[in-house]
Amino acid sequence: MPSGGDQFARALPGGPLLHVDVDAFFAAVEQRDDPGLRGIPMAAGDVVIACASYEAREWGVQAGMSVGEAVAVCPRLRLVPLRSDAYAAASTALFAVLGRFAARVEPGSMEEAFLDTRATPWATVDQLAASVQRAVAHETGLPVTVGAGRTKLMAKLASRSVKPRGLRVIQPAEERYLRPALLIDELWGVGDVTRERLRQHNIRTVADIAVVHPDHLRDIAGTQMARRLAAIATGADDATVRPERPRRSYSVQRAVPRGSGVDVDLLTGELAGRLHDGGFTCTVVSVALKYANRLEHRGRARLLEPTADARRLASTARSLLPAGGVRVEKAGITVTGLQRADAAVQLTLDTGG
DNA sequence: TCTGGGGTCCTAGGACCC
DNA sequence: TCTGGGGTCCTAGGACCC
Repeated sequence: MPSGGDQFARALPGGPLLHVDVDAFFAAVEQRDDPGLRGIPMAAGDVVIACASYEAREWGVQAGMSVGEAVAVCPRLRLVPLRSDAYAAASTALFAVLGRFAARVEPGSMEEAFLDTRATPWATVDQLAASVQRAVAHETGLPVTVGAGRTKLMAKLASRSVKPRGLRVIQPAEERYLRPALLIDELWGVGDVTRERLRQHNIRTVADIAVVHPDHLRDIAGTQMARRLAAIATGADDATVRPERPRRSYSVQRAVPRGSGVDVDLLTGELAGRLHDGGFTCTVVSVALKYANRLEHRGRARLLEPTADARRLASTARSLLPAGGVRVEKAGITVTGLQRADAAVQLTLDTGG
């Protein structure tokens, strides 16, 4: 039975959206699996910090920092190597729990999701959010923050504001005064480039967007972005939870050690493994090189037939590499045009009667 | 000061067709 | 033969996200 403070029951028959986000995901998995890592500043990463525990964040350790930099600001930092398989397993466990609380779950990444709770019996949104939080903690051992709101933006704003281990519901009444006051910087989906373009036209808040002519907004930010911004300004932004979309690509990217060349076999071997594990073949191979002088080289080739064969990928990738010269700092290979591996036989010509 | 790696979607322009 | 209009597909690169 809805309490007096919960307006969703009357305001929105469909119920609110939930945004569920694991706190410091990689670090949380490591701390869960090794009690010795709990309560101390630690981080998962190799050359750079991929994810820092909240204890380490208090010292100023952030994702993306080089390990040297991180140790400089936090000498007691414990560093552990990345364990991709463990994170993938934790992600699977997380989504198994979330699936029980929602008719539809839209993954944002391996550690976060939007939940459509329409068909979920609940008393109040707070109680539902708390149930999700408890279930994830009990069944996966991972700390999550849950935000709820009328749209994805509101749910995400809610969770972002109370991390870690937080729970916040933005009720429709609160949204009405909160929304126009939002700064452009706070908008999910608006990055540096768009923010700067808007700033040059003195647009700094959602309320500022609302008074700009649509044509002008389109000139500033482009068609799709303008549409999205206008929707945010009127409160008509995305409130639809879409189930998982099919994968479009796999990619690998590696720094190339000084004095060595691009290890094409290593990169394509990894891609072939992932294609195989995912049950995919691909039809397009792309190569991207970053040189020490900041220039880039890109190449792309379409395969005659879908493949997941490491040698075929390697020879294609090699044909896209330019002849030597400037030192390569980073090399990446991406495969796209994914098809289900078992669908390949369908390409056989139907010559029958 | 853009550290590193893995993704998605959008856009602009060219090729090609009617 | 030239001009105009419209549509689709593909590619390269940009913007954004975690």
